[in-house]
Amino acid sequence: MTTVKEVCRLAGVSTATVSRALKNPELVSAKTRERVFKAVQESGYRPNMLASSVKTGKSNSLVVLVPNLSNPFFMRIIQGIEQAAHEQGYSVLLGDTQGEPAREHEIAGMVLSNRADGLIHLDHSFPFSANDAHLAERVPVVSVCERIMGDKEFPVIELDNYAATRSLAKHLVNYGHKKFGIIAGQRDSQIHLDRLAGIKDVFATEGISFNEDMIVGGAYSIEMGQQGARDLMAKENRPTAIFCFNDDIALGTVFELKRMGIRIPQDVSVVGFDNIKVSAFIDPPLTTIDQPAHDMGRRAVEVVLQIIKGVPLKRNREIFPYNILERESSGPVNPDF
Amino acid sequence: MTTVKEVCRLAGVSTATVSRALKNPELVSAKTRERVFKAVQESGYRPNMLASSVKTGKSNSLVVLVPNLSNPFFMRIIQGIEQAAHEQGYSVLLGDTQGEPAREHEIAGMVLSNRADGLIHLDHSFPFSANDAHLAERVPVVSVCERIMGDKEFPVIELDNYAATRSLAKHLVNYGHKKFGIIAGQRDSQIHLDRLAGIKDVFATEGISFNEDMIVGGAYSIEMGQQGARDLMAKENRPTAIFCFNDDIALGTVFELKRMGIRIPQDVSVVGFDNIKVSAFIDPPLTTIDQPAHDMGRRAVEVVLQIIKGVPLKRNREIFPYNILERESSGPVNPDF
DNA sequence: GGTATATTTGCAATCGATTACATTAATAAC
DNA sequence: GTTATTAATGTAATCGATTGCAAATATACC
Repeated sequence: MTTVKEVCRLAGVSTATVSRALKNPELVSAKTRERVFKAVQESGYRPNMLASSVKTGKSNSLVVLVPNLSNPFFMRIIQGIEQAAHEQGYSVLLGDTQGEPAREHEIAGMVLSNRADGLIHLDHSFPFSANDAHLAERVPVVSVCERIMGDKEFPVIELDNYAATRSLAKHLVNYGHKKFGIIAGQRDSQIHLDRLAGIKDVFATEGISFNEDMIVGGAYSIEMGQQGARDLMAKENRPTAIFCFNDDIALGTVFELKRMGIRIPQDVSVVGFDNIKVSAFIDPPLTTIDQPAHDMGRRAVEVVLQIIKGVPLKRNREIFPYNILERESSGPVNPDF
Repeated sequence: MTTVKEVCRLAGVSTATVSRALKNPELVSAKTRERVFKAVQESGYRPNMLASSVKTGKSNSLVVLVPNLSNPFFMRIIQGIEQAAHEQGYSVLLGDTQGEPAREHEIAGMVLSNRADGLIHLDHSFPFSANDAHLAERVPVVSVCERIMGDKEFPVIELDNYAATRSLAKHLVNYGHKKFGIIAGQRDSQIHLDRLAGIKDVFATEGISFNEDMIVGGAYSIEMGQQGARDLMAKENRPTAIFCFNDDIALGTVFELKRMGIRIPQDVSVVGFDNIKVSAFIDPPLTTIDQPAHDMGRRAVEVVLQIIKGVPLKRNREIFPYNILERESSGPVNPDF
């Protein structure tokens, strides 16, 4: 590995000059600058980022904590994160927790061990171990699309989940639906509560009774969508419209309903949440809420970098606008169903 | 930030002892070891990974270079990579190139600048800039599911693409199909050629003439699938069976054909490649080739770690077995179509 | 008990950068 | 031409660890 010394030798200057020529070229005369560049070129020198990080105390990396990489929605966020991070000269460390707290603590620990300068959290769990909890204060953290549970309020980039489900609910109510089912993802998160609140709110003003019994599910997966569809259709008072709390669930629901011979939307309307890519290409295309995932990922980078740099945040919560996409999986109620 | 000095102070020992107590506990007496642990506990000390990396020359990170994060197939590989890496104490840096060579060079450069110890490449392009090409020799690289073009032969973990398309072709020929279309992804890659070879081979033995004209497409995307379907159906001699070179393309093809009123598989059979999750849940479920993406990702980590550690590889190419999934998007030829 | 050997510990060099401070060279001012 | 400023460079300390070597301590052996 060629080090700065080799460049020094070739250019006939000190390490200080080499370092300056590369990081603060304006501090070095044009003549020697050129000499250094040539020496760098010849020797194929690459500064050791780690060494420089030790000295400067900045790793120029961010770590992204994902509950489950196989959810395509997260990929859109991560893509935005990766892009923005790169533009700012940061690299992205990836950590898939698979829902395991131990794994989560390790990943969050990357910031504590100087491997990363900040953490972007795509889940709602408190990412530090009990031991490290007091250290969390010093760690730049921002969560995206989820709100971190716990005493400390971390900055968050989120969707207006409440308003989004309100508009979905209104959309379905306008079509005449009165009997609803909900297939939820993880039920202990804030976004679950927010989404539920939006639905309940519309029901209240429309005089539709809400019943805990109409909620099934408990994980954001296609299989849960299938299971949920079966569970809802087995009820004596089966719904004519189903809220799926993400598009993966909706995919499973649509698939399973069709398999049961139930037509969408003629018999049952199905709506999703997130707008993953395939949602537009299934049969029927899914009515869903479009989250600006890419932009939210980008914004998360800006915010966490702001925290890292010590710039005070204007606000701790940033609410991004949703967009309801009325596609063909929802339609007028079928009174004969 | 608490450093080792603070622990020294609390435990009343030297930095050497602290370092040893943490990395090589057996070199330290039980008594002082406990004292050090207690001091670590009290102070909330976390060793600075970067500092240790500078000294040891190992960053304990791998960088993954992905052409496009939004392709769900890559996520399965990455998930395998992430898991295996974590088990080995490595962390994963993510780089999305978006097909830009400049970006690719930067990402590959992470290994040259000691940010990562090795590179896992999910694309077929040569990842180094012309300038760095000679440095590539020193960089542990392995490619997964693609073979890197260029003079140097990098180790590769790949599917038996040739045999896989052979079996797809046989599957369709057995159903009586004689008129085929192919919607390709990137055409300049080795896997494209391998897959094509498999198809051509079956055609040759079955007496089916092959025609470059039956190949359309040029990118692995849903939209390309739609476009390809339209292109193929506009031909005077339109096919009754379509090979899509990945599942994203197949999704678009299925969607578009159905929109054109063409029934699958009654009128046209469609087969994909990769077996992404949703392939099983679209209508009709997709006949496709299952790649053990997760395992291939895992294996890639093992191989690149072997290179890093200087253990000679038994073989430079590892071919993983495919699995043909005959689902409902393929069926007997319709002579009246 | 005395010597040989093994176990623990500490000192100080080192990894490859960055940077405060000092020094030298160049330019400006009069 | 001399002095005051500014620009360019170098020396050496530093970041926070790891580790070779030596010193100190403990254990084994006769």
